Amino acid sequence: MASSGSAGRDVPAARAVNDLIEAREGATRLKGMLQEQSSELTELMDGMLNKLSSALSALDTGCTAGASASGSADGVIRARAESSTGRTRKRSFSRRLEGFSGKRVTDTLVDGHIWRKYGQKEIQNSTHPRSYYRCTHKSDQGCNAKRQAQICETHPIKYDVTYYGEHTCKPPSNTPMIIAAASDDRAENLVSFAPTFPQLGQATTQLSSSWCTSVDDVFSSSSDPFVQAHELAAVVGSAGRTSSTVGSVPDHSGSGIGDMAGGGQGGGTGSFPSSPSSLGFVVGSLGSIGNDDFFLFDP
DNA sequence: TGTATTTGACCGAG
DNA sequence: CTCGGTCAAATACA
Repeated sequence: MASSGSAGRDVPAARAVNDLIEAREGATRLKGMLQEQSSELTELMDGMLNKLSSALSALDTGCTAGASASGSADGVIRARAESSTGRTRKRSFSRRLEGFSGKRVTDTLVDGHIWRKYGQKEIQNSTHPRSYYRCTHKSDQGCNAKRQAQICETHPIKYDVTYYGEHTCKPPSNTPMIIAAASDDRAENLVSFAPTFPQLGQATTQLSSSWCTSVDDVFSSSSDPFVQAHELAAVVGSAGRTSSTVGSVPDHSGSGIGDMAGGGQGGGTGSFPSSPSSLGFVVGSLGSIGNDDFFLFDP
């Protein structure tokens, strides 16, 4: 496949895919809002989401690059192979990524989810390597979300990020409640770590470093969205601890481009706790993020 | 010492 | 046969 390069592609079909992706994201949010009100509506939304997903898959197979969403047979359990170095290994993976769920060109790899890098590969006809990430909760919650990140060919300061699968991971049950108000035009998108669980004490402080609102919203906002993302990361990561790969980048010759996580490993801005048991992330139902948006952490 | 990242090998699809 | 996605040992780091 002629990999990557969504930025260089602007065929109508590609735009249709983007529209569909946006439509699906909106539907997903809507579903979340409706969930508490009516199971019937939720089912309806599920149906819509399925349709959108299949439409995306169909379109994607034919027109978007690097996003093969063919749901080919997977789960091929292989016996073991022995390498020349004497290593033995088991094979159990699907050859093709399935569940294409979006593609973005972003300034940052921080997207509110916690990813673990599991591979990097030089790609044919591409100057930059592609990095492979899976959700950090794959092991403990079986979350199958994945993403591929690659430095954009046309804009080396940006990344082509392709998402596969849906996050099925959930925040831990003892996480504090996050309140996202998206209705008012003033102080909209206010996120508050309410003192719902005073007993959490220190945990709350720690969690505040690991929570992030959906950067989907940030990405889709109109003006200079990435500054917002950085600011968000700065606030959210203020109590940063061990890092995960949230901000890791396709490493090409150690140029450090995009090393916005505050220096690879080692926490700081954009860093999140790595222990699956110690954190969760919450995708807030934020609307567009405006200049006066802010996040209030209420201990 | 535990966890995340790196990196070369493996292997299936095309 | 080539390409690209994944595995898993080795390595780095806090």
